[in-house]
Amino acid sequence: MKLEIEKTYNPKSFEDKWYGYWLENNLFAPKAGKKKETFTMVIPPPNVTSVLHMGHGLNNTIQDILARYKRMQGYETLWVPGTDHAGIATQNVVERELAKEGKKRTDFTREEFVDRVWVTAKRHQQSIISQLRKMGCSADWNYEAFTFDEKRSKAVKKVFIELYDKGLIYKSKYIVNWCPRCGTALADDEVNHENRSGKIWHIKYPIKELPGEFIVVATTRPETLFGDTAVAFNDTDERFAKYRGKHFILPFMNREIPAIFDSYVDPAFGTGAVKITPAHDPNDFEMGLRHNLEFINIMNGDATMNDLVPEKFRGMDRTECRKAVVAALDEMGLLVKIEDHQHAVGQCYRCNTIIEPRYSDQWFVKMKELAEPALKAVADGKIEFLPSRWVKVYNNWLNNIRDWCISRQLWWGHRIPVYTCKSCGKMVAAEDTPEKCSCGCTEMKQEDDVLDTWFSSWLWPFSTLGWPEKTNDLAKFYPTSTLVTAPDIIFFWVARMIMAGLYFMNDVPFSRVFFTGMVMDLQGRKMSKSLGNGINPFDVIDRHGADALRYTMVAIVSPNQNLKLGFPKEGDKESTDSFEIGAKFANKIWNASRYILMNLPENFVPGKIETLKKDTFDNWILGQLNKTVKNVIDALDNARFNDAAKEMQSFFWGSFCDYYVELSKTRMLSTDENVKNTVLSILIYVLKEFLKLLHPIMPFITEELYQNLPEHGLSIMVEDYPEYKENLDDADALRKAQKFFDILYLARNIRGEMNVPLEKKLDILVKTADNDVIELCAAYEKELLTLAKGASVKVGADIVKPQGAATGANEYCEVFLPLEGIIDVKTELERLNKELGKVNKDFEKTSAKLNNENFTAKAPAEVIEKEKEKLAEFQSHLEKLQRNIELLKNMQ
RNA sequence: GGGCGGUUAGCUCAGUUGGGAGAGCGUCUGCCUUACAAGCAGAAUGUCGUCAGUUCGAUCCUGGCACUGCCCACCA
Repeated sequence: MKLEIEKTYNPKSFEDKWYGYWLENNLFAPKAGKKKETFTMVIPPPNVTSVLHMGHGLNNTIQDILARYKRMQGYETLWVPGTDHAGIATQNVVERELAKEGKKRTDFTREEFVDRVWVTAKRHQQSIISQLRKMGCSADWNYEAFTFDEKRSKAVKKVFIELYDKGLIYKSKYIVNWCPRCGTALADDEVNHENRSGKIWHIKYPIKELPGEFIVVATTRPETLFGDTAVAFNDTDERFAKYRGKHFILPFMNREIPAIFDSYVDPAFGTGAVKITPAHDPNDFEMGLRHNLEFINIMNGDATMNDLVPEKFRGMDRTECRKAVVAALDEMGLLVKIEDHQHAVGQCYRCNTIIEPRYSDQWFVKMKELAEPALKAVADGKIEFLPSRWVKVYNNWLNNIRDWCISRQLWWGHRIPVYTCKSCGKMVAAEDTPEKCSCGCTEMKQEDDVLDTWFSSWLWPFSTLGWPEKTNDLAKFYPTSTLVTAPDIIFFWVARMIMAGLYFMNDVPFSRVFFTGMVMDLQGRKMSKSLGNGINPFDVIDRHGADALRYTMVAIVSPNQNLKLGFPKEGDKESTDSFEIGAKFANKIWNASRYILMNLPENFVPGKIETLKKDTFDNWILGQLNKTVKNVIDALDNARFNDAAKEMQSFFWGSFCDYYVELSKTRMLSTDENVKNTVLSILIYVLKEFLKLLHPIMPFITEELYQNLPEHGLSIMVEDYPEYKENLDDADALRKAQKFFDILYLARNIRGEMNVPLEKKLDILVKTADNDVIELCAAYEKELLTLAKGASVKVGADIVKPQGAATGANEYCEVFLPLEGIIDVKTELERLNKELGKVNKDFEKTSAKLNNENFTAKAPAEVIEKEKEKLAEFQSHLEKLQRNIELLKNMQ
């Protein structure tokens, strides 16, 4: 055969080529296969805020592995790709871009700004898509979707209108998490709480009814006092009972505010007296509702002080104002003391700005009704979580669910489809602007706010398949099969998709969720821009290829563990390159394949495996391959990707290359054409089966090599995935091959430990009564000589150890290598004694166990039997070592 | 404050019905044995966090403790 493959593994020379080939042949499109079932996944749509990071690398690799695996197994497979418009995040990116040009959002009209965001979004969308392709993702691009494209917008409107009309969406004044930098409300779970050290200020408020007396309140936020409308005490706190019905004079404002009594107040905390600011604190808000207090908003949207505060504080930022208020209080003699204090501060998950609770008009979805079926679906096993421990997290959230704030004061996103009549104020939800209101008025104004980005993502599993149209795709591919995602969006996305699926489709959106670990740096820190510890997957592809990237991540990943990765920056030679694992494996596969292809005669036609006259090693390698197939399938079916990767590597490298290929070198020199033909046929067969097995993990190199094999088809992608066949297991061959490798090991061990140079060929004497060994040494003399660098082989029960020979022994044989002149009796004795010590330890442990009456009386018979066998093996091994030690001692 | 993980070789981690401690990387020794030096052969290395319990027997099961990471949570 003409050798078409390059001498060195160079992924750049073929990866893009094969991706193009797959596209040209439309191999990613769903096709009916032999299984008659579908396998569907929807991609967790990456945000169009930037390029992909390592987390996407992992997540999409796993999805692609599943897609390719299921496709080869004959499932009609669809993987839907797409991207997310990511409301706040994308708007922020564009605002930062504008800031560099010295501009801000409000310099533009809403339409102009949105157009500008579209440009950025498209640009990122394009690069995300090309990156997914670079990684080898076999998603069907005909299905590509965007959470803000026309079809998805239609779905969003339809869902909003339905929920609105059923009363599940409502508008209300509420205290929400407000990001002053982004200028919008956030949902509860978009706020990160972080412990910070702060202060508690103790402040005196004069008591109106008791001139000259004060109440001391403790607060972490003195700047909010302008909005205070009460001072609260615990209703059982006798210290303050005397203030019932009394009033306090709010400093600066000279406003009279009442004393209220509420069980919420902890008498042991602070001074036991709490200033209540219902418009600037969620707890105070609740108390405000309970006690009918006034809600006074003292800040603007950007957290500067508004006109409701005294003039000297107006326009100040809240932190600046805090200092000014404290200083003024101090001057007025109202500041009692300042204490240090640790407390959790809410921050915007997008820009880390400290959240300002804000009393405002917002839209909400009632969640209780949606949550119950979602809890049930998981409890009933209609959806399986892997690892299952995430079920608890999911349940806990749904059991304590609060209404979902879905309005955002942004420009980029789905605008809320609610229209208000200018004359009668009636509101309607509609797909398009209604021509006129029921009152006859023709002026209808749409809401300014847009929807939370997750309000479009939660529909993803069915909106991508064409809903609300009744499409064939929907009928065929919904519900989808597996969702692969990171656990940090279990609430944002996973739980909500389950709720939406059950509500709008009457069925779960997927039957299995696989939660991957998070990608960390080698020190176990999250990869982040600010730490600069991120790894760009495309730098890895550039250096090692996509296959190496994919293999490495999968080999390292573990269902219960985050994965730690390191990759040196340009010019850095010290740091660990985790991806060498994959690069080395790819290189090994490349070279082994090259060796096999190099040895193929022109137009070689491999014989059929079933009809070949196979020897022990042929049957052994076929058995090992078969076992590997079984284990890999089992691992992939249970999302144990690391096991699958390791299984394949240990087979290919440890069994196939280290033994079968090495043995083949001798056998291929055989003068018997049948032997040579058989070896080549089996090499080709095993390689091809292995490439198919590996293809889901390393799609490019497997295709490249496959295309160079004799009798290859259109693509390895459309080959059948290997299947386990019980009749290929061959216990006899396994036992014999293992014995041959044992002898080989004993001989190599001596040479290695004695540092015998390669060119020095030694006689190999094998003393044994074992028939397998005797037979093997005769049949594979040449192989043994080649692999153990021997000059001759003698085998039998009556072999006598020559003077000055080194010894190796196991439970059924002794190997002697004559090393006259090289061997030193003392070192040889030390070596054997060390070995003896090890075996003796095992022997004594086992023997003690068998001498323990409790053990023999209570342990199962088969365990006792196994221990007895072990004991016999140890004993036999021991005796051989002892005998040889005696012989050596006599020489001294 | 609640919940969930982790603790095994220098490093990163496997170890699923409790019965002779593993891999990869790194280290040491010897080899450019013509597929592969991104390689080959050989070697060294572990009170399996700690204390107790269950058991004939615990890295594995139960409980306590220590350290560590993450998630949730309105204590001013």
